[in-house]
Amino acid sequence: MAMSMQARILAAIRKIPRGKVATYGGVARGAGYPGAARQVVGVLRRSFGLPWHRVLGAGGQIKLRGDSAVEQRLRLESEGVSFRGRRVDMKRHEFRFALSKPVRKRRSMKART
DNA sequence: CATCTGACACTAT
DNA sequence: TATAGTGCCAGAT
Repeated sequence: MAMSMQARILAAIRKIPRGKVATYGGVARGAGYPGAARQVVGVLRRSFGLPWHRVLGAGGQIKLRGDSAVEQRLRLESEGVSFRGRRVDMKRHEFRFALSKPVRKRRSMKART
């Protein structure tokens, strides 16, 4: 089945368990799209009912601003996620996605190699 | 097709 | 630790 990029990213985000976190880039890789961190942002922004607070910037940084940033931190702490300064202790809470081969965009039949 | 945009990543300074 | 530049990707204009 040819899942859309958004579907794969959504699935990846939903796999992050309570007390664990992942980075935008990590989610992208876990979904099979290394380098598509910005697409992860898009999905998080346009979707609801996701464990959005478990997705952070590289190094465990909260990339939201204002109240949202505060809410994210509170939600994480309530799940038992510990911080080291402004960053989440990734060493202990980063969720590792199962290794998956990158999803290559199919080139047109005609233009094939 | 050219640009712009975004809750980014990485490197250099 | 903070900022700036560049690379990145797909969707919108």
